[in-house]
Amino acid sequence: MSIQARRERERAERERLIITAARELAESEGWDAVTTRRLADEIEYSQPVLYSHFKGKDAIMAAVAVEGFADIAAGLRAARASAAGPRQALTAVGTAYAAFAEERPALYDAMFTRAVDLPFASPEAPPALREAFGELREAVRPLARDDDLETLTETLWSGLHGLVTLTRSGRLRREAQERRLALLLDRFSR
Amino acid sequence: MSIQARRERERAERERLIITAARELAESEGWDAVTTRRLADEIEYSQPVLYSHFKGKDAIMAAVAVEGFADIAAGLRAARASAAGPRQALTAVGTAYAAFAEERPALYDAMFTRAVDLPFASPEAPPALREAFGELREAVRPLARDDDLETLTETLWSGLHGLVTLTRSGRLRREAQERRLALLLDRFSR
DNA sequence: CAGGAAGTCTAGCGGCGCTAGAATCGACAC
DNA sequence: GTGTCGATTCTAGCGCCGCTAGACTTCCTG
Repeated sequence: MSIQARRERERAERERLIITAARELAESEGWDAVTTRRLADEIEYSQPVLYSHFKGKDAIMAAVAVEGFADIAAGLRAARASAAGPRQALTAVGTAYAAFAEERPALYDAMFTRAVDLPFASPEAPPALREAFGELREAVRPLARDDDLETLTETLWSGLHGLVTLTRSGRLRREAQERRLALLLDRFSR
Repeated sequence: MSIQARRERERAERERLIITAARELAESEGWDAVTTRRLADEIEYSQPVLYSHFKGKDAIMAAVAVEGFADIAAGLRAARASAAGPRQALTAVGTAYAAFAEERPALYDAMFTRAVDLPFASPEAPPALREAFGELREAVRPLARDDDLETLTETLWSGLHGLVTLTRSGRLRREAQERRLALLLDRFSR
């Protein structure tokens, strides 16, 4: 049984190696540079090995995205925890969200604009994703008044997502991003 | 001089043919189906002809996007014109925006999530795009109060864009889209 | 130490965006 | 009418992509 255990352990390590290599390559050169050949080279195995771990390139991106959900959840939790009051919490969480998107654009893309074969608005969604959304929801809760909390949170999320994607693709004036963020959060704080 | 005129006319017609074929193919089968080979087949010319009109596939998508700007601008203008008061105008314009994205997803993608080699937030942006944004701005103007109009409009746009993209990629509960839209517009109407 | 399953690799398929150079077309001079 | 020559269009192919069949190697097991 021990031999099989070692094999499974090594296999799991290699799977992490693949995910890490994909994430690093995407973050340093963009997702277009993440090809199966390049990735195989990076992990020092041949291409077909990738397919023994993942169904295809999309599944690798999805795995990277799941890692990202944990990262952003941690960031949002820290931001909310360090805030003094409800309005400060919303500001902190919104700012942290925008900062995450700004600092880790490739990861953000995998999570929110590319990989689509992941369940989202459902109980089967990755726990880390549910937790990240939960942080947003808890930040919104004290300011929700009589609006439906879930819907209001989704709407705020949309606003944040729109801000970061349109800005990063050069469709909005970058220099006004802070003011837009402040404006958006203000509209959800009353 | 007349022969050359005819040639230029025919050339312009063929260029329109390419753009139309690309748009129709994208709308019916998605942008992944729009390959240069398929497009060449569709217009009954060989592949290199495409490159005598456009620098590459991205430029074709950009041309399709520019057509889309005119479409959405017309839609937003009609919506705003038919509204009774300022708040109704904002609702009408926001609803028209979401409807456009819903009904013409491929076109919307080309305009707002894919082709990036177009100038946006600048005087060199395509006139139709500036007009579309202008419609949003005029709908926002009466409700702007002391906020900077341009920035507020960009923020509303972000909200709309986030709503439609997250919903269409399955990241938000589709059945709550109307309520989210109402909520967003409400937050910009006070 | 032989047999065989598990694991990995080599090689290749069909398709992509794009382009060099051959072939064809068509307006003009004679 | 016909030959010339520039403009136009096509054929063919490059290097890359995601993905996979089947050969080969490795290593546990009896």
